[in-house]
Amino acid sequence: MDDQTRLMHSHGVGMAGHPGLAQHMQDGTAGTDGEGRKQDIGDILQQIMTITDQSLDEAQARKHALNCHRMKPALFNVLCEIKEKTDPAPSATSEITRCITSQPRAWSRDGNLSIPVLSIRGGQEEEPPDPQLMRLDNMLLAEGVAGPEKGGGSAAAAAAAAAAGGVGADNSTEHSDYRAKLSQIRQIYHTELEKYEQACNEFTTHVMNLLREQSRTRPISPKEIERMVSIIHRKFNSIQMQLKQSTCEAVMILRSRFLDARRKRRNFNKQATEILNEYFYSHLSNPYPSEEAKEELAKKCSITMSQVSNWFGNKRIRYKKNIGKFQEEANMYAARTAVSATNVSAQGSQANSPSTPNSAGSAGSFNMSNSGDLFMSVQSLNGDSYQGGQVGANIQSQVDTLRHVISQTGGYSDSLAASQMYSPQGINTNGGWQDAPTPSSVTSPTEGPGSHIGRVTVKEMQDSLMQREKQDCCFMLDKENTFFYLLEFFMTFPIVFHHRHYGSF
DNA sequence: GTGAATGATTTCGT
DNA sequence: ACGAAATCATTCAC
Repeated sequence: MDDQTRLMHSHGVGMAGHPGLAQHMQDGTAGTDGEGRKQDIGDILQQIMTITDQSLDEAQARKHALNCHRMKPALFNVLCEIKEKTDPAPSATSEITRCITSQPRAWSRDGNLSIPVLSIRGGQEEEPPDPQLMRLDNMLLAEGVAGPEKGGGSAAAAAAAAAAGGVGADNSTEHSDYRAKLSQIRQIYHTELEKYEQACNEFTTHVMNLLREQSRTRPISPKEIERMVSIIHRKFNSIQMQLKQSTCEAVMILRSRFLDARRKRRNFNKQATEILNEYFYSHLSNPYPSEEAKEELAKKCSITMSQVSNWFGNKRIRYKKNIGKFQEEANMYAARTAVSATNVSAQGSQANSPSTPNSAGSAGSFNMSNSGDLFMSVQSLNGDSYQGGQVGANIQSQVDTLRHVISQTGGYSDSLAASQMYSPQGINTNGGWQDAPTPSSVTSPTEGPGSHIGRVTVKEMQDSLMQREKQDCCFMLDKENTFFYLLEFFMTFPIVFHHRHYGSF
């Protein structure tokens, strides 16, 4: 027997006619005048109908009067009976019904209902999972807004930052900013969520109280209460959904602002650019750093390997597109490389020790395997035991560098030959870089007679350099140094190198 | 405010 | 997967 049935029976509903009213009539509490009783009921109904037109105090007083009215139980029974006929017994399967029926209360004699405070969660558990809500929840969880606070936001920020590819030290401050903002969002989200839940609870309680109050004058079934509560929950859920939606949007905006690599693009620092340029121009014939070289460059420049790859990708294409624009830069780095290489030479010849190859490198020089390889190349060359490979590639780079400088100084009498060699430097007719030439290819018989390296005299070089410097060339070094370094370098390495093949200088 | 420079991304080919 | 080319989006110098 459900509540309503119990309710009805407790009031004697179910008897023929209007038993409740009849009972009152029989026990003498309803008076003896039939017309008078009808008038009483009519009065009560009229008062109920007009109660909303009255002021609050007046209505309260009127309600109290009605509740105490001698005919009120009879009227209530009539209403119960009518309700039973119009409203079928509610299902007892829902959470709320179970909640109500499990409580030790029933309709009291005077029609008062003891209504429990329904939990919001209880109501929500019955809701089918909304895919959109689940998506929002998952996202908030993933972004560290929802879920456990500790580590959530920072972990998400770190993961997002890692995905975006960081830029060393700058990232830490940006990430802390990101975390701070995310934390703010999280705080706002939780505050609002709490507010909504509290408001929902309060409103549900309020409605319950209203229903309870109303239940004194009219029968209210658990189904009605359930419906009312579910309406409230639906409304608050939609508000909660909006909150989650806006929170997700805020996180997305924050994320794009802080973690979108394009948005937060920062120029590399000068030192990093110089290191990359030095490598590029010293490997102009094959500006494709190996994985190891990329790794080392990345380390030296405090950037990621991807950034190194990006930089070389950009550099290659931009260099190729407009070689003229990069000539001065190429000259500068070529000169630098030449200088550092000369230092290697000087130190190497002073020490005369092949076991100390990598002691070279003036300030700002690229201090990777380059100089060492170069030194070793010389040793090999001097020993007539050159074996190509990496060593060859590196000395080729130095040769390329020097050639480039010389070509810019106008040191070649044959402009065609010069252009073949350096304009564009290392770029084949297909517009791509030729494969890294081995030393033998540089000095191969096919190139041999056309190569003017062997025919450039010291005098010509001197004249060219002087002339070039008079034209305010871009060499960073002073005249004497530039000249003598280049001269020494040229005489020490390439001449030996070429002498081996051509036999004369 | 504007244009060049530049780092990152996307698209496409190999 | 890597690189070329095009493009985007930002920074920087003027």
